[in-house]
Amino acid sequence: MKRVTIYDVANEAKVSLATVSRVINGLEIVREDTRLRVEAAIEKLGYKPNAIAQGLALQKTTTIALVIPEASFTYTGQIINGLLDVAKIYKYSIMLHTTTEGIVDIGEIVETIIKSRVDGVVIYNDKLMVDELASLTKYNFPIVLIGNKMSTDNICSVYVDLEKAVYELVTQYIEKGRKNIAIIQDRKNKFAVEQLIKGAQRAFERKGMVFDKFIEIPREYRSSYVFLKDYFRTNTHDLIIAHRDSQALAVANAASENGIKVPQDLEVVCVIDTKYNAMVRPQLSSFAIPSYDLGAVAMRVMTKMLHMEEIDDREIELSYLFTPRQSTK
Amino acid sequence: MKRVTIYDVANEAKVSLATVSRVINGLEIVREDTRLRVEAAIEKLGYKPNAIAQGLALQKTTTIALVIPEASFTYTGQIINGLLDVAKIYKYSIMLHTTTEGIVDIGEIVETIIKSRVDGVVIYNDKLMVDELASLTKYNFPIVLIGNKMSTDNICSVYVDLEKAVYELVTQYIEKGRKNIAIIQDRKNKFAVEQLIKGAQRAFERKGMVFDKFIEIPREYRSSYVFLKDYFRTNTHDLIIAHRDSQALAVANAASENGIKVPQDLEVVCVIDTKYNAMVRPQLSSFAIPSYDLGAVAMRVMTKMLHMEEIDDREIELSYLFTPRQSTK
DNA sequence: CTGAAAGCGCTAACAC
DNA sequence: GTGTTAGCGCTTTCAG
Repeated sequence: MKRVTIYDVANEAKVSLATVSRVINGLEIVREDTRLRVEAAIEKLGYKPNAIAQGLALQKTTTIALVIPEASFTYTGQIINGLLDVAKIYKYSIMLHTTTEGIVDIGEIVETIIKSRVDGVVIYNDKLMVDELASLTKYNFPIVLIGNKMSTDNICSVYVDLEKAVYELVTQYIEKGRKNIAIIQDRKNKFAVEQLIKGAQRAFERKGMVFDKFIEIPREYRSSYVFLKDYFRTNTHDLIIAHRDSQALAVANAASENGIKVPQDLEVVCVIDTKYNAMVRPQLSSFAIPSYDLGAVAMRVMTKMLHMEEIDDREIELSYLFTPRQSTK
Repeated sequence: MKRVTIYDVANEAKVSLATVSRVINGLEIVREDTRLRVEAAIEKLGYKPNAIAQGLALQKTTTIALVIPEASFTYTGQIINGLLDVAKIYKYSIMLHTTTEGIVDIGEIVETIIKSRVDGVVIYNDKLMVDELASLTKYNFPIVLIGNKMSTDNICSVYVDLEKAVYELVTQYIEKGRKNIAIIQDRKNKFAVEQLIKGAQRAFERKGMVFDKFIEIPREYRSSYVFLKDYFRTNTHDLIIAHRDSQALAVANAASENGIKVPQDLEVVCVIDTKYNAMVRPQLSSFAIPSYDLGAVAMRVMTKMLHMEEIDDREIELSYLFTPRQSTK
């Protein structure tokens, strides 16, 4: 099919292109019969407004960029779903960018985003990308951060206070006398795990103790599970906290294969869980982070920034709900 | 920061905008010293070419649309990763669209895609969207289909022959005398499951039998697991084939909680598996569909269509590798 | 209520 | 080599 432009429609309907523009934008100042004529022409020619040209003329693209770590979509998936659902409501399109481990190319992503002239960018990334944020800010992009708490003139954020979550949990366990608590390090979510650790440290400190049990999976192990199976031959704990359900599961599996009973001897808790948690044995107790809502709220805030609506809270905290399952007593 | 255009750069560098255009596009016909001057100006002003304007002028966006079912990203995730990795190599950006259950809005997605003037569209959807494909074709979009086998002038596809996979598996089991075989229906992947069924039917037919064991999870059950737990009180099979690992897992869990031992009494196989399969007990035997490759190859084919390269195979079959694990003998 | 014309930022002939 | 100019398809004053 030949490209059909607003001119063709104007010709067909015997009006000027200005009028066509008016009807496709639903401006009320068009007489009924000419509107009908234009609509007929549009229909007949199969005309679809060129969003690129509109973008140029209007200086906006009704598109936002979403940046996420490539890794596993298992837990970013819900975030994306939430974001897309809200984006759909407000008619925004999404350009998807993923950051790879090799930190090098993140500059390229920012470059691409700037050139693409999207209306805003939503970033869900473990570490705060300070330099990149600065670039984006320099070019006036409204930004919404997921998972990191911070805000400026054109940056808002949506997050869950993981530190508090762990603080409360650990405090409980300490008070029950179950003080042998460890946290699994996660190279892929360094920042998030740091928050977990801070929470634990604060809880221990308040009781006049020091928290220092980090289980780090050495790089040379091809999976946490393999390492942990060794680990539990000579170690055990009262409680282990992991970031992702997959890691917590590796803990539970490795422990029980070493005769350590979960949850009797060892309790396990994770922060983020996926639908697999429902099918897995033992089902893992978790904080049930509201991933979908993180995405949905982030996009909602973005639309507010874009439409210059009043934003009363630029740092939105979403709450978790500790959900005990089979991996805790 | 004020918007800086190619004019500003031209001014700053004391050249015409044509020259600036030449240097940002790396055309060799620019003298060294003027190129340097232009580059300095670009650097000084922080100029970034406006991709929208380029898109208008060049009639191409270096962007492709990706359509996937919203559902769980657990298994589409790998496809996306594969696609993005290749897209990155060829400098294409991705606009992400998800189809929701409510079939109504898929027309809207197509509409949006047409307006967005992307260079091509990759579709991974269970059912073949015939009408939508027709629309897209009418507007001359090159299309690559993932999971569905078909091709036309501007449609290519990348898929795995699930029917053959099941045919071969079922044939083996029949020959071992284990003929009580069932397939789990999956409302979310109707088309894929249809192929599985066809494979089983063909296998049974060849042996002069009829395949007719479909386990359908009634809509009123909130999860397969809940239904299956009932189901296995009064039923059992030699082999059950499920599409996703999550369903296969529900089968294994429900069965063993009814005293049916997996794999001794009941064997379970799934088609698609995710990383969770490595952590789950029993680990599920599967066909190990190469999801990442499906995405990567799809995008590669797309670039070929876009660059008018010769395409020797417009329907690319990727192979699976049956991988026995703990859920089969 | 409708049309004419300028402009959004860039590319690509075509001159010089 | 480099500049001039005419689009790419649409929106938006400003006249009429």
